[in-house]
Amino acid sequence: MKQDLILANISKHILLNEEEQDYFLSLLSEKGVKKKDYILRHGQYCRYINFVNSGTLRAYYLNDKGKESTIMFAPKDWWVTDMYCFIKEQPAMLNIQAIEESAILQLSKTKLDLLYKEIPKFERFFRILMQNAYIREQLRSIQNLSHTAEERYDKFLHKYPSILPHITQKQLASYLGITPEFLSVLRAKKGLST
Amino acid sequence: MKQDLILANISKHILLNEEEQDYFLSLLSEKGVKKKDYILRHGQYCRYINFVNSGTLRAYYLNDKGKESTIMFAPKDWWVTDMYCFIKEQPAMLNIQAIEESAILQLSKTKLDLLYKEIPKFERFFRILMQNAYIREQLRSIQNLSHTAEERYDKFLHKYPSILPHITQKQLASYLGITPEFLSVLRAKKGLST
DNA sequence: CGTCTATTTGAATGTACTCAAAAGCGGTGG
DNA sequence: CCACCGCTTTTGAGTACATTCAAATAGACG
Repeated sequence: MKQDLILANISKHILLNEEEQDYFLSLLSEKGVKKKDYILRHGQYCRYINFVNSGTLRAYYLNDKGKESTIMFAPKDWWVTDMYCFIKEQPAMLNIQAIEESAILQLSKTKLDLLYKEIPKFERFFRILMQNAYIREQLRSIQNLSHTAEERYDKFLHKYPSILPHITQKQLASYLGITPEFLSVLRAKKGLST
Repeated sequence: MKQDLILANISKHILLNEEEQDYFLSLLSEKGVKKKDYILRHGQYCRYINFVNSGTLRAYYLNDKGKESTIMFAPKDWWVTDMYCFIKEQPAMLNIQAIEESAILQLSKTKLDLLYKEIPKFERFFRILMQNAYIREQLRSIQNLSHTAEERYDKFLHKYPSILPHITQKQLASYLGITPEFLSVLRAKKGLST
């Protein structure tokens, strides 16, 4: 079933009876996204938090000089949104784009607020989700502050091997905070030593 | 009263009746921390989440080469812990040190779990806390990835002016991810142009 | 007052960037 | 099915931003 993945995702942290499951599912809307299509663009209002049912998306920031910085890759079974703008109901900072043919389940802010009210257990679920997201980002800050580009590259390969086949080197470089040219040099260096 | 600050902090997001307030307060333990004392050291178990009642603390990571990276400054009215290790019940990655005479209120993991059970509204409170922490860290990642040291310095001055009087330049440099020597150069440069 | 640490300054160095050009690769249309 | 186009990746030369190391000065604290 199309909703199996998201129900399994939720059941990692809270238990829902059948009625609660049905109610939750009734709040979601399904959306297919073609490769290169955007589900959010800088400046738009960010109305949804998105669960990735299949495919992979990428969230990135574009600074005033036109430089892209990848904030996160969102493969199958991940949640993705521009959290700041979703919560504060501000125009989006980020762009979120499918980097492969994908399918997502969308939950609007309005319906999420309703969900919190009707099934308070979801406060717990999203508390844990936010907590994990916070921890991830903090670990990333530590990486960025205390390691060189080469070390960050090595750690990425080790930590997220399954994402590699889905992304280009340019995208990876923008996640690591280096230029594609320099990533290419790093890769060449690795190749020689093995 | 000593608990006014934390109750006000909580009431920003959830409402508690008097009984709930008392129960919550009964779970906390108070602790005075002298300047330079640690409330957590790398490798110890991190049993508490800490609310800063007065003073300022600093959480930092020490890498294998002995380089310090400041993860966060925690002034009055902030919450601070090594979230990863607190949640996963692992030895701590971070060191947390008072950079001035401080006082904190500590809530242990065990008692927090009890609190969630007894007053589920706290799931909401910590959901919002985690959400804000996540957003802050994500904004920081964006800063680090897409701006130069000089720009990061400027933004810090603008965003956290009230913390400046409490910290040394060495500590600020380690937050920005640059050496103290280079921060000194940046400051000299600013001084000339104004 | 003396000691210890923080900050400043400068020279030499290194890491990563910019710009440019060539090579590789993937998708699309004829 | 192949040829072409556009984008990604590689390579290299020159450059810029930030570091390391060292030494002098300034500040904080007992």
